[in-house]
Amino acid sequence: MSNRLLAGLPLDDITRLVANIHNVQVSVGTVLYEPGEVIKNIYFPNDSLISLWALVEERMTLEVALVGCEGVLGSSAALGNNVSGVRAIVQRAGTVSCIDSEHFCTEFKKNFTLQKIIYCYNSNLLAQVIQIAVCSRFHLLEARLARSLLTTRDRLQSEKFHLTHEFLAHALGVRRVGVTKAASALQQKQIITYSRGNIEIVDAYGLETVSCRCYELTKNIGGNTLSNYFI
Amino acid sequence: MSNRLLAGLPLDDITRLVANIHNVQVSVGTVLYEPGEVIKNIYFPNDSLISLWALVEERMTLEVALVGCEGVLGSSAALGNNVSGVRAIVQRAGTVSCIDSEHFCTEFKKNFTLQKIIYCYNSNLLAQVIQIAVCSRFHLLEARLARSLLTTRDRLQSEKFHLTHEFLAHALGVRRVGVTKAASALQQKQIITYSRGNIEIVDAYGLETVSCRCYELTKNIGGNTLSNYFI
DNA sequence: ACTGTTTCGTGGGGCACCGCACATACGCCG
DNA sequence: CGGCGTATGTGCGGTGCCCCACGAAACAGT
Repeated sequence: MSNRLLAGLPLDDITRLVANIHNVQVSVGTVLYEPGEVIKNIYFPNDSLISLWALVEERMTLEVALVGCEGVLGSSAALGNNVSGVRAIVQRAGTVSCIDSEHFCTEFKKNFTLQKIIYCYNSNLLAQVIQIAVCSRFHLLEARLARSLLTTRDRLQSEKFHLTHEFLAHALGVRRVGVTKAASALQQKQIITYSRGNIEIVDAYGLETVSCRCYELTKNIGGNTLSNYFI
Repeated sequence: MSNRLLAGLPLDDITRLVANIHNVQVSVGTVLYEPGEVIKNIYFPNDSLISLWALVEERMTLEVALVGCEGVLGSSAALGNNVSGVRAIVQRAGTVSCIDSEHFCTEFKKNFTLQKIIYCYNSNLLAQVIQIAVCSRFHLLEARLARSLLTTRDRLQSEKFHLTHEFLAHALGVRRVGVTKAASALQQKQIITYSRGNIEIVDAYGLETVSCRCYELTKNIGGNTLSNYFI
């Protein structure tokens, strides 16, 4: 169990929680929540990566946040609302620590540290969504793609990962051909290489250059420091 | 004092808070927070309306949320982060109930009801931002303008209000001429009339028709029910 | 080896919005 | 009443992404 939110709890809290937590293996494309669905389980990603997609007109999608070991899914169930508003889909296979919402709520109500951690993360999440909102509104696809790849790299701590153009298109809210075009341009510039979903970042510095500033502004979200996007 | 979050508190909490609250008159265009600025005061809008703008590349702006009597500004100061990430600018003149952040934090730490209320509202806020993110990404300007006008109407409970094309352009993240064109189209269809910033909604039903579905999905945010956009 | 599936590439036409520049209209105030 | 500032309208070329459609290439299973 390597989720950092859980790791931030005092030892006796963890041991009490662990009794109700079980690790689950999830694979790419697995859907953990669907919009409108009742949240039965709370998930703390470990080495996996979960993408949150807002769905529009049953056709278009847009990634509004990316949740890794720094975060949690479904915590709002403890705040009184237990219906998801987004699709939570696995971007990177791995394990998630899973606890059913009732046990989580019980613990949440009496555990001040847990509350604090969850609320801090929610502020973090808000920052992510705001940045993605402006990014998808103003920035060009190539820059946004670069940003997306850099973010994924940071979360996974690896220059190589699996992501198809199709998946990226859904995350970025564009057509698949758009991603192909942008990715092709990046490959031309010898910044990345890819083949059948296997992406490798060759020139990370070059990627930062073509990326929009949104990357810099949010790159600490996956890290230990919190963002400065609070309201 | 007609802020609904404050009104939701038990009477003795209110009386204790009121000692440190003072009402402030704010006028259109007044900036309450600027990005990067330390939050010294927490604001509870009464009859005023505050627009939150994300700023991009010191040139472009996008409204990420609209806060009225159902909400609060600066509550994250109580969560450990006291730096604003957005510009909070007055869209509709009126009064805000203002409390300095230290007093607010002190009360917040020991007041469970207040915590609950604030956290619920923050989830609400997240829902707003997500909806605005997808809306500004996918929907046409005319539909987004219609949505914006409807939202403003709902918050103000009035078919007439003051909003210049320039202000709307900043909120919608487009050029002023774009707003002029879209507004002109709506006027042509006899849905609205406007002159020098004085907008009147003539045909509310028609406005809903040309608006995107985002309006329906979030119209309850300003009302008493909470949105279903929770994560 | 054949076939189906997944993944990636290319081309043509269209349009919403962009940036820039300038023109018009209304209302306040001296 | 005339000047001036704010608010609104118009025109033009550019472009990033749209939709639609088809082609190519790599891999998996029988």
